[in-house]
Amino acid sequence: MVGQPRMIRSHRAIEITTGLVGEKVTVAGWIQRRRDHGGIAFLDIRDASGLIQVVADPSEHEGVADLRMEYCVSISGRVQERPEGTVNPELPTGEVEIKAQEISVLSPSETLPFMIDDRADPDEKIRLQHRYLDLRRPRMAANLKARSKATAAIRRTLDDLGFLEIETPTLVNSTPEGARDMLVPSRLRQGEFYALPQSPQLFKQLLMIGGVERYFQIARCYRDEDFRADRQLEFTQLDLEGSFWGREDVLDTIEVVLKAVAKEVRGVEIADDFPRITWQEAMDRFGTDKPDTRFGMEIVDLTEPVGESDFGVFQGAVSSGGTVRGLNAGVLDWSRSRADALTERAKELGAKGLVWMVVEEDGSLRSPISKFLKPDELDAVKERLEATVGDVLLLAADRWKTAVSVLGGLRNDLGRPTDHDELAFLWVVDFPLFEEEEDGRITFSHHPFTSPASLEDMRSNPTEALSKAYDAVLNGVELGSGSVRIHDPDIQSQVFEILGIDSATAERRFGWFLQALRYGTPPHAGFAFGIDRLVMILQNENSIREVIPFPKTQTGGDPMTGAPTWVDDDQLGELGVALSGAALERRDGPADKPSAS
RNA sequence: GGGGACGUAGAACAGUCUGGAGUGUUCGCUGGCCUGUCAAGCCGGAGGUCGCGGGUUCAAAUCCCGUCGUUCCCGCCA
Repeated sequence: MVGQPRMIRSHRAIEITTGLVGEKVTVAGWIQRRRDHGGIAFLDIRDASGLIQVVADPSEHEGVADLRMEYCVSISGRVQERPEGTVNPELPTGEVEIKAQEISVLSPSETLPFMIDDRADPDEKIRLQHRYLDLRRPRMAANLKARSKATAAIRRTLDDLGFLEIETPTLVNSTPEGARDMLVPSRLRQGEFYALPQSPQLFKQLLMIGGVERYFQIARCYRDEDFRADRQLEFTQLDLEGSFWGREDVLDTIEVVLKAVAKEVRGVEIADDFPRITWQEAMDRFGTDKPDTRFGMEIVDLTEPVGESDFGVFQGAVSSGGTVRGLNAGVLDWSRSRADALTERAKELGAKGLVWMVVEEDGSLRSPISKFLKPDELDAVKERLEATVGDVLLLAADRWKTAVSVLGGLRNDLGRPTDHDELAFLWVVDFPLFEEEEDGRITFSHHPFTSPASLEDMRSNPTEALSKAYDAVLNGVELGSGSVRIHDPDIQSQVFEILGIDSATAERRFGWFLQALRYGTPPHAGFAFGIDRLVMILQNENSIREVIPFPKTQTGGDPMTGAPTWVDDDQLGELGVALSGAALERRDGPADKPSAS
């Protein structure tokens, strides 16, 4: 009872059990339901622990008829067993009830905008406008609890392993690469800006140089990019780094952490090591670097059987260095409109078109391009895709990366389970070190502090070189990534150079960091994964907004507080900042419109 | 930056395609009845700027244009 205000509450709802029969207790919470039968009334009282039924005699408690849903109340009474035949097996406290003696309304409630109930499915904007009520719903209460359990498990596990939890700054330097930074203008140094961190990357490396050896942080990170169901402006990562570490040390540690979280939140023991797949294999088989391995429908190389067929598109793709890939989509309800829709989707994913084939009853392949293929070519397609009657086969011919990623996208659309009952963890390893943009520019594929797998490869053939980066994937969602870092300032400089950052620029932007690397930097490696995404999947949700207590909408707004808002010109003046152009027009309306007089 | 979907009572929807009186369903709200319910039940009642603006039409929730909002996706997301 320590810390409990006894006048208001002696027990939590879940604690009212048969052992307390005959005793006087006081519970407090919200009225979930009132069932008033005239001569007898029932109140379901909900607190954070659960529900307990209260029985009241309206003749003894005049106010009972006035009690409404979600009134916050405190009720004293004697615990009694429920009469025979009225036990509610659905309820943990279903064998008992409280016979009300005193009922006090701590705080009444207006009529609710929506029911506090998982059966109700109000529009998300309404939920966010009254998020405090939304959080009372069992689903959201469970999600908050799961998230807390997840972070508790992370802290417990890492503390046991000797990690230090260390906070790094959230007002940092802006760096132009990567995602757009969230910027914060400086008042003391007008015209200069801080950025909110996209990750604590450099600070955790500095902690390694600082001799910490094992660091972690549950860190808020910010990226000013467009929203998705699994992306918000601000999100939370487990950020972790270790000295004298290589890849295996990181993967082992992260596996231990993820298994601990899965056990804590889901109650599942994952005994096996997470499977590993190389980036190349992931792309070839699944068309993505974050494969969902809960279902098959793998992509198959058809370059050899049909690349030299009479179909010009296949020929063209192959002769210019591309490939033909296929996917057995299984039995689909096939129609012209379905074919058109899939083709549209393929185009959206970057394809120029999509070839479809349907296996007819007689085993023949019906397709707009059948006539261009020889019987043995058609047979080879059927065989390689293990096609049986009714199956729809989808073929894409293009540059390798386009072909596989188009089919990978379609594979996800067509085959992906909608729930997360199964947990398919996966390591993706051996990522390319760099990516070549369409314009030939080279950018990093992880971040510029990632160690190359081989210095010789990096120097001789940068676009083919591999890195020591790795990703953790769960059910086709990228949980996070990490790498062995560069701890040699010379190699770091070489990487900058390959990225087209000349030494003067590198010195200006990262000189302080390069300098730090020159004082006996230990080899180190680390990882970061998104806690929002992890909890989302463990809670079988399909949006991280469901596991973030106060998320923003897709346009970056908070329907409850109205954020973001305009600020006074005075405030802007202190910062040396002024609105211009479109921003002014949004605030004040069109400027050059003659006023109607 | 681009594409799709959605917006009707406090909430969730149907009605929109094929224009004809704000029509309807469930929950909530409200008045009454009711002593064992647990999504209580029964009888009655209130509640609407069909997101907003414009257009077409004798007539618009419905068709057209614009706009705002929400959402999913492409781009983007080291």
